[in-house]
Amino acid sequence: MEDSNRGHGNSSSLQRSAPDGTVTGPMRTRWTPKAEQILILESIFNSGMVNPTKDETARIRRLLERFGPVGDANVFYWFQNRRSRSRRRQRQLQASLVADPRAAGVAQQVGGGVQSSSAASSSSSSSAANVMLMDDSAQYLFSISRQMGLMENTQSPVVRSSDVSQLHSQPGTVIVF
Amino acid sequence: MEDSNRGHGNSSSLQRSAPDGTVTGPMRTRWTPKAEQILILESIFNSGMVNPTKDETARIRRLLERFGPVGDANVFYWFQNRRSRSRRRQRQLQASLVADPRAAGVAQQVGGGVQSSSAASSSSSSSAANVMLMDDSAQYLFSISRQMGLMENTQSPVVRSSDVSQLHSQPGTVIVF
DNA sequence: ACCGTATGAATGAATG
DNA sequence: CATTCATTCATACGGT
Repeated sequence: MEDSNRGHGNSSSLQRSAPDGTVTGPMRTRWTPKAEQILILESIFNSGMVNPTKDETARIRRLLERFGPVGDANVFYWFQNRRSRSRRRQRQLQASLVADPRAAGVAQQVGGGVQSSSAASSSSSSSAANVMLMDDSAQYLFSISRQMGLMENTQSPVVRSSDVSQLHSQPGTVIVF
Repeated sequence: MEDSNRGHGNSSSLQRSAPDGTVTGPMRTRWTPKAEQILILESIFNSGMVNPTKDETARIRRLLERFGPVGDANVFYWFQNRRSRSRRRQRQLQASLVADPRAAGVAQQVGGGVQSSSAASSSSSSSAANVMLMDDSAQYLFSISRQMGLMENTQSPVVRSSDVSQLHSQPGTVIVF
């Protein structure tokens, strides 16, 4: 049971009266991730898992479901878009740096992660990170939110689950239970 | 020089104090295109190039830069929004016509171009028009502004660059130097 | 001063 | 993965 999969429409009380008054019907809602959900997604992404496999996606979805209806598709799309846009932003940033070398050192937020080159997890699979998807309480949000300084970037060496042997480099590396 | 890329905020003095007082961060100002920039964009759009490729976008940006700071992103967004809204307005118009057949004949301005169906330039590329992006003086603004009777629509047969062989149909066809 | 509209920006959802 | 479309959020601006 459970509709689990598939893109979820935030079905809650949604009604829509078109600006002119004509009833446009229930209309389709698109998933609007809750703040907590975004935090989680963002944290996972920054932790290095930029391209979750199918079942990882499912796990993530289950996690997110605690905070509101969500489908695998939503999670899938989210990562896809995140990757895409992250890459694009990075390109832009690079371009602007080349065009205008001054203004460097301000390694601020602009793009998220997605370490460009490094063979890391690039192509297909993903879980390059030592993430250990939990499936429990909601307290971790604290550690999560801490770990990404107010959304986007900033790596805090939290780590757990002992040492991951080959530390893979950049990404935040995080995680929990 | 100039940082060229990236969405430009019209800088000037901007500060932000959230309504409740908590500082929500500096927040970025949004690009407010100068009249001349709009003229150019509009003219290009009406000329049929409704969906510039990446490098076309860059060229356009460089053009616009003459009149004020602008980034590729701004140009990109501009065309996207323009296309989208043009299409939407057209749809609405159609709908209202269906709903209320009387009131026709007023084939006035409402949307810009983007001829819906026709295979024209639809799908991928774009430069369906015989536009020949220049990269020079600012006088052309005259011909441009003439060519679109007071913004939006109205095609004036200005053309240049001899004949483009296969005239492609609708759009204003314009252009300059 | 407020409010409504136009529109720049962001992002979820596809499609190739 | 790249592009594109649709929808929505945020705000600059004009009218009253």
